[in-house]
Order: sequence, then C-alpha cells, then structure tokens
Amino acid sequence: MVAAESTQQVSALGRALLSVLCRREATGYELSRVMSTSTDYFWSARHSQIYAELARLEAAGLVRHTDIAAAGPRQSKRYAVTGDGRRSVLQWLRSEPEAHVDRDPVILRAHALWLLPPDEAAQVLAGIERASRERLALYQSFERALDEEGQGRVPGHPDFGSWATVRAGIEFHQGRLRWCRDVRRRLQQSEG
Amino acid sequence: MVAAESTQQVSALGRALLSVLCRREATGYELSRVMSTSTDYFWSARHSQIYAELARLEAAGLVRHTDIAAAGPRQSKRYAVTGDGRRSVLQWLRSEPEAHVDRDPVILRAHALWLLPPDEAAQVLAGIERASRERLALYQSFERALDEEGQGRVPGHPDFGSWATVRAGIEFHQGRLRWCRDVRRRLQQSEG
DNA sequence: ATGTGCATGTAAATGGTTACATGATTGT
DNA sequence: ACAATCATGTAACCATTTACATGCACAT
Repeated sequence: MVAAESTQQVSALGRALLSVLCRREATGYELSRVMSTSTDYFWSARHSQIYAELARLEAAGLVRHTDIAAAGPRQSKRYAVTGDGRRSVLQWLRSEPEAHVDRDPVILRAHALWLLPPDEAAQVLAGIERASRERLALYQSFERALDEEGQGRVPGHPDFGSWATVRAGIEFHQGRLRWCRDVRRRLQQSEG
Repeated sequence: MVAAESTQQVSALGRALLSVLCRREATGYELSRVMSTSTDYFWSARHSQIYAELARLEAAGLVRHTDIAAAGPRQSKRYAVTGDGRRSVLQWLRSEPEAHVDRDPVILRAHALWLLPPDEAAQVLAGIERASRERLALYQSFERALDEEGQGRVPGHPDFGSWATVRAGIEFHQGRLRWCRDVRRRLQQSEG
C-alpha cells in the first residue's frame, strides 16, 4: 500500500515540517507561523514554500490531510504525519550529521574589517553586538518560559526539543558576544 | 564616465568577491579556491556562480579584468577591484548589519531530539560533537599560523580580517561544544 | 470604511548546486 | 597511458524570496 514515492529523499524543509507535525497536527498557515516565530524559531520558510512542500510530502505518503472549515475563499487543510513520515524523521535523526554551509553576513564583515580605521571598525562591532544582545535576551526569555512550564527537562517531551533549540541559540549569541569583545580588544591594543 | 549600473545593489556573493579582490588581484579560478579552502573560508561558492557574478560586477563597473596567458582552451582573466568597487565595500561595511537566517541542520536535529530515547539522543549529540571538535581544531591551527606570521594583530592589515574571521569560527564551535555538554547533561539527569 | 488576522494558493525572479564540456601542462 | 591541476564557461535543476491574487470575520 505504501507508494514507491516514499523511498524518495525528503528535503531539509520537508524534515522541518515533519518535525513540527510529529508534535501536533497543523494547517499550512499554522506551520508558517511556527516556522517564523516563538520558541519554535528553528527553521524559516515562507508560506509559499510551505504549501508546495506539504503537497510534495503528501504525494510521498509522509503526511495526510483532512479538510476543515475555514475563514476564507478556500477550505482549510489539517495535516497529520503518517507512520511513514514519522519513520523517515527517526531514520534521518539516526543518520550521520550533514555538512552545513553557513553564509553569515557578520563573517563577511569580519573578513573586510581591516579596510576600516580602528574607530570605525569598533562602530561596526558595536552594531553587531547590539543585535546579538537583543536576540540573546529574546532567547533567554524563551528559556525562562520553558523552565517555568517544567516539561523542558523531560526527554521524551516535545518541550525538551524546544529547550535544546533555544539553548543552541543562546550559546550561539554568547559566543558571538565573546567574539565582539575579542576583536574589539585587539583593535584597542593598537590604538592605546 | 561611471555607468548608471553602479548604483545597483551588490549581492552578498558580490560583496564577498569584492572583499577578496580588495586584498589582491585574482582570477576566477583563484577566487573559487579561496572561497572554499584555507584561512579564507568565510563564504562558499562554486566556480559556476563566481564566473557569472564577476561578469555582473564588471558590468556594474566594480571590477575590471586584464587578459593573461592561461593553461587551457581559453584565456585567463585577472580581476582587480575599481575605485567604485572599493567604495561600495566601504559603504556596505558602514551600513546597519543585515538580518541573517541560518538554516542549520543541527538545530533541526535539536528540535526533533525528543523523539529518540535518551541513549540514542546521546549518540546523535556525540556525532555532532565529533564534527565540531574537528572543525575547531582546524580553525585553531589557522589561528596559530596567523599568530606566527604576526600581521594578524595589526588592524589595517588583511591578516587582521582573516584573524577576525577565524576567531568567529572558533567561538562558534566552542559554543556548540558547550551546547552538546548542556544537552547531554540534561539527558543524563533523567536517566540517572 | 479601514485594517488586521485567518487561510490558501500561483508566478516570477534570484541564489545556489550539480552536471556537462573543453583542453593544455605536469607529475606518476 | 592516466590522473591531477589549471582554467573557463554553459545548462538544468532545486531552494528561497518577493510579489500577485482572493475573500471572510472581526475590531476600531
């Protein structure tokens, strides 16, 4: 009964959507909100991409939808992960971690930073620092909220996944702030 | 004499290429090596993308090429940044830092980690940790090499940019390793 | 009446990867 | 002979963003 399509490989976006649907059923609209806000900020995608990917996942037999009433010109579709969908997520989790190419504009600025005089370079760093501090504060508030709920400490509970996600964001920005401090210090060494 | 095209905005890849060309003249081939190896590993791009982008930058008047002898069926082109090109890099450096969406597969795994029993989740973390340790060691060897050259401490010298870039990579992976330790600790708390 | 949120989709354009294509030089 | 490195480009495809399009319900 399982379609031949289910052997096809799932895209990273597909895995992200399946990962959310393993927690709860959702409409495409709900998924698009989860992907860009709140504790679940872990993979971003626009609705245009999400609707297309859901159709692909359904063709591959990894999700299934039921029509529900909607406030709009079209019907709404509530998506649920299938057994095959859940299995494909678990199989991916157990596979070797894939290489990641990050194209971070901050790194680009770092590479070109020598072109500016030290005082202007320091201003660039200040801008990066400010943005990182804001993000860090946001993630720390997410972590506090999860800690108060209490379920973030229980492996086997979805909140554990959310906590791990938020923690990664916190650690990232703490590292970035340390970087700002290091680079700024070296700039000052040459000035003073 | 400056073309109207020069007011167009430059892509992130374009800025990365200009950033390298501000250090030294280079052929497309040399740029493609710099973008994927060694100390300058800060923005990745394949040669197919680089040749196309160089043509665009030249049309916009930001780079200029001179033909040189080459070992192959075609002539080789040595690219140099123009005054306009250099100015556009400086202008970008002084602008507000842009938002960055990072789609990191490790974060995706973090989000889904609760689906695995604690012992298997620990194995996933071990795989991530191993990969991060390797990268960290590589970046640390880059930093040592830059320290020995001595120019990495001098703002105004290209090596300062390389050092800042490498430092960011080191801080990132140190943060990631801390994250692995944190998550693993929480997994063990529930087991023991 | 005006805007915001719910809810879905399509189309066009840009960014990035993979594959195809060519051919000289140098080392094994 | 064969592979690796130098050196350039095109074409097809996949991923992502931006823009276009529709229309109901509810609050100001």
